[in-house]
Amino acid sequence: MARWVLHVDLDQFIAAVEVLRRPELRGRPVVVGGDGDPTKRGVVSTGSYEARACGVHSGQPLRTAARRCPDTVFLPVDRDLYEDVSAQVMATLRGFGVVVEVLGWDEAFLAVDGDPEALARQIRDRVRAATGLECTVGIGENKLQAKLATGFGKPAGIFRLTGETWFEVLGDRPADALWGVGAKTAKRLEGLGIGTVGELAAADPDVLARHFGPTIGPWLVLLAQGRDNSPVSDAPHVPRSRGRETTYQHDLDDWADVRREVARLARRVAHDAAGDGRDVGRVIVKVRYAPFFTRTHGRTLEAPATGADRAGVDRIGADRIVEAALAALDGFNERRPVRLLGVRAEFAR
DNA sequence: TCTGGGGTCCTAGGACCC
DNA sequence: TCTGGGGTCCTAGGACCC
Repeated sequence: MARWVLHVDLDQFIAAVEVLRRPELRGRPVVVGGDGDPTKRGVVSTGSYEARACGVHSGQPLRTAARRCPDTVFLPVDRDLYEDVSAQVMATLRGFGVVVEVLGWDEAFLAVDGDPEALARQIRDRVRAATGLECTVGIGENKLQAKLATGFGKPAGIFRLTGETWFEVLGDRPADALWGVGAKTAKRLEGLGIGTVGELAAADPDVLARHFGPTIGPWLVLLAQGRDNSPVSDAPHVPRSRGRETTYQHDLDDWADVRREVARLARRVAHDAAGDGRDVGRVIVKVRYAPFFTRTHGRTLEAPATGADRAGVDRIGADRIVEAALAALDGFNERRPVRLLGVRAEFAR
């Protein structure tokens, strides 16, 4: 077992990649999100630090960002480009000959020995040399500590957080500073008189189990204590599901349109699943109605289907996936305007 | 702040079986 | 007959993360 975990996190990754190919944007507020049109429905994927300085943040509606920061350059999301650059970054990290666990486009854990600060500096240098991008490195005795350390090192820094310094750094912070505690859980904890990381660390696991369930309750306490024994793993990620969803610029009022769109999404999902070489066991349809509440209904296939349009004695797999999606759609009774439709395929086995 | 799109994991409740 | 308790599976929803 390696002594240290490093968490490498690219700084403003998506915005930085866009600035790399348009150097004239350096130093300007840049927001990447949706199709790049801030008058449409969509949210900020990433804003440059200049955009953040005027109150723009990830997840914010593009409209709001445009209002907050009128001279912002808005750009559409270009997933293929980010995937390519991400692959370069991860290859650079693997070049250190250590176990690398990828955590999305712009983050990875590394299990390392030796002088972690020295290694962190080398990582920053090599990532910069290979890609022109800046990153921050968090150092910890486990993944949780390393992940939280990164937040204190941003931008382009290095920060070490250990069991020894954990409470000094985090004890008085709100519980949602933890990785895995969001606004909802923080609010519920507040109701139990638990506001800070320190208070959560001192809480009774049995009491939390009663409120949050037998797994999450006790886990929350360990989280607040900075304890985590999950290994850094480079085992290839095996996807559990594959989905497609769309928010419509104008709500769909006509259920015939809804059916047609669900069939279209299901066909895309079937195609994606076939591309992954996976069999589909269950299909789930998601409907978000205009007042922004979401419902899901699913259908389990009688036998797993491939999404491939291959001829056979049986019906073609893609048709069965589409049919399952339409059957799941029949589970929705409310016929009010629809804002978003999604179809997700869960893989068999 | 009129709130994307891609995922993962956990929980609660009902069905069903012995 | 008017009614237990436990285990397991399935489904919908919730919460979180990038």
